[in-house]
Amino acid sequence: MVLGEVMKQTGDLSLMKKLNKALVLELIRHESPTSRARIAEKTGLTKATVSSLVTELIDANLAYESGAGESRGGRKPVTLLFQEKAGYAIGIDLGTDGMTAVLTDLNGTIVDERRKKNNNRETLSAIAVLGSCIRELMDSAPTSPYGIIGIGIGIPGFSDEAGNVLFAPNLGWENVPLQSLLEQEYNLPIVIENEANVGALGESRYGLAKGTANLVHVSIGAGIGTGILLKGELYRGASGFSGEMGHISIHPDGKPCRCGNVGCWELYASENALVDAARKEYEDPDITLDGLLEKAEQGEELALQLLEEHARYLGVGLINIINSFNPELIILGGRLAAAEKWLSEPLQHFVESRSLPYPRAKLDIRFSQLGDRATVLGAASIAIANFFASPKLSVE
Amino acid sequence: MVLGEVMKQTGDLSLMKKLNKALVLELIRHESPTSRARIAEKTGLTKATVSSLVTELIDANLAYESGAGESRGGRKPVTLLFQEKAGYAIGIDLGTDGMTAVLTDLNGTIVDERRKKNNNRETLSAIAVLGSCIRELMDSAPTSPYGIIGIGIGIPGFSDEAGNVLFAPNLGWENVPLQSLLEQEYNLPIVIENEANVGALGESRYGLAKGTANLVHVSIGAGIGTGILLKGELYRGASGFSGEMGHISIHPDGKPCRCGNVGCWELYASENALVDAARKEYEDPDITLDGLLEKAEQGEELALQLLEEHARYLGVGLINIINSFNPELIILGGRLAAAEKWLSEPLQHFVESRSLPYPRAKLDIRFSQLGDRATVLGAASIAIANFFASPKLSVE
DNA sequence: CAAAGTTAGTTTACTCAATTTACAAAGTCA
DNA sequence: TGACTTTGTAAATTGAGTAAACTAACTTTG
Repeated sequence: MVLGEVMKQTGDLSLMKKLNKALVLELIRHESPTSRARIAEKTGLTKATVSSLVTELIDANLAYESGAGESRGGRKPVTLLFQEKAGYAIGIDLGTDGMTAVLTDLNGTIVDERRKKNNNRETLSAIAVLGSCIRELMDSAPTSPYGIIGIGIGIPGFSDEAGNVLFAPNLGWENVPLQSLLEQEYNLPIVIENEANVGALGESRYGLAKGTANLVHVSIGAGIGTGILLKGELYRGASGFSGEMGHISIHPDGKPCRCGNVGCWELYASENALVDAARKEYEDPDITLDGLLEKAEQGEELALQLLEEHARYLGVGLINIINSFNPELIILGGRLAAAEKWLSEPLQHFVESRSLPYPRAKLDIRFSQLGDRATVLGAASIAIANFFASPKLSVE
Repeated sequence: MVLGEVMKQTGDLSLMKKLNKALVLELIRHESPTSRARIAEKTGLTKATVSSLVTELIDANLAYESGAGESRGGRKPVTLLFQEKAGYAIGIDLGTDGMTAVLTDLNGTIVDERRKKNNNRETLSAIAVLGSCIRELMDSAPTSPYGIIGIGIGIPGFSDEAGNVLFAPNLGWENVPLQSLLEQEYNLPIVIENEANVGALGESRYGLAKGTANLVHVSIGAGIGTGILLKGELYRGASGFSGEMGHISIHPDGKPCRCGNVGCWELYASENALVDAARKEYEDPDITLDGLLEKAEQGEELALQLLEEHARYLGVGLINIINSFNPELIILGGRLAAAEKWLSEPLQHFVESRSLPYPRAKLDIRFSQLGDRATVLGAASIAIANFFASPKLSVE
């Protein structure tokens, strides 16, 4: 991107109104219940202006009045609430051997859900199942003024701005024009985004990161994916490939990685790395993560030792993230989040002993509590955010 | 930072005008020479609006008319130029054993310069010399409508939003309220910022990165500092300590670093690391970077080998940066930029062989051409940017 | 070389969204 | 009960941009 390539928005009256209306709607959405007077106070707009904007929002089915609130010493305010049932969004988590799809209202509350097993390495079959999920959820959605407002899809790979899946190694997909295929079929706004990015959004909007503007979401599964939220927005990098921090090298003479680099973090700190180590130590090629955690639960020394060792590898990479991004919050998600119990303490300890004191001061490291819901919720939230940003609403 | 903590700007007429006026001024500053008609075309504003805004800018001494331009088939346009002599900024590079200070016009063109040697580890002495630089440049500045509009200072350390130097290891400073000290003395807007950050700004505004919105500036000297520019803005992280990528660990069992971590990149890839290696190999404790480069110039095998080896260590860290940030451009600056001739090719080669193909596609790796000017120019540019962003100008 | 066509910039009337001011409605509190 | 507060609406005002017409100045063309 070159600065000045696109002319900045010029200011005119419609922009002004759009800004203020969005501001009022935001307060109704996020500081509910509220009232006209309170909105005027918080925004600095006059009561008259707020009144007129609220009227329009009510006419647009995005807000409604609900009786009288508590008096603050004078006339009781009229309670204003967000009309979260004015439309519905679909969020999908496309994995390698299955997918989860949810229908949410405009608050991101899950209304319906579908989970389907499928070998998604077969592109055509995956798209067919994707379609059936979408169709089913569309049919199950209650009737509403705006209907289905959009679909967000999280994928284990890279996509461009047009929603083409450029490269998804674990799916074996390359150059699949997923967005345009689905848009043609369903005539709805579709967004395709990397799953770790989508997870970061999910955590920041519905998880323990609620309201945090600068966070890194580390999703630990077969590999390690990272989603970066800066100033409340996804950071996508110059060409949409940011956040491959799983491929930060932590060992200049380490194992070769399929990415071309050597000593990549995910070779040491992913779920796969842990399970491989366990298989070796236990001399049992069939051991799984769950199996290992069970052994740890029973207090087996070797299992506990493996987990502690793993925390150290995780920490090495986290320190790199801390020193690079100085985030407020790091969220550890993915399947390995299930091992929080054994990883958390040694990890915190390791990070404290190794990182610079200043960047660490305001830092929090937490394990995801949304679990695999982070992805679907984040995906739906992109669709919702796009709906509210769309000119349809703002310009009338 | 928590989202929604501060109320967003509400839209009113003055905001509208501020936006449009800034837009017009930007075109006059950066697409000079231009004309009212051309600005109207580019911005989408009407000719009438542009005319009125231009009049105000001329009244404010920020633009002036200069005869007639080339006709495009009708009446000749009136040429509009930016009044870069309407005010002057001071930019300072505070090093460990000296400082450089420049006086620039509002275009960032250097008008006067001072270089002073001093042991800046002595805080009081440093501040005194800083003061004499400022005083001399203020006195040498031509009289102008706005006078000295501000001072930007690049420091080898961390500062907070209030301009307190929190920690500057190479200076040995801790908690020095530099900004308030200087503001009291000179009654001018002062900005304190990390030198690598400032260098990134300098490169992006006046160097080979002109117009690039996403870049990482790697400043290689005694240590390695990094400045990150995202979407045209400095990225400072949650608490102002972003970009300590010199302390990304590239070796989990490497040498211990004074930062508390082990195997930090700067232990292997800084100028100091190179010189140390050279001293060891040549068994000569007095060899310097310049000495080594001289040997390389004469084709000495050992020197060439040391540089090639060094390029490899540099590359390891650059790949981490590429995979984390996916920048459009990486600029290598600092003293080691003098070794471009020997580092460039092996470095490019190494990076190509080790990085993911997609993030690399749009990437450019270049050596700074501004040299040590990047810091002073970047520092001055912050003062200039703040001047144009200040409400004084916009609201009238 | 004069008439026709183009481009640059200004003037005037108009629009729209927010503000200011006034006020009615509906409470609380002593 | 009366004074004071708070909530919300209504009417007049303000200010910035738009649209359209106009003047000015230059180029092109028959």
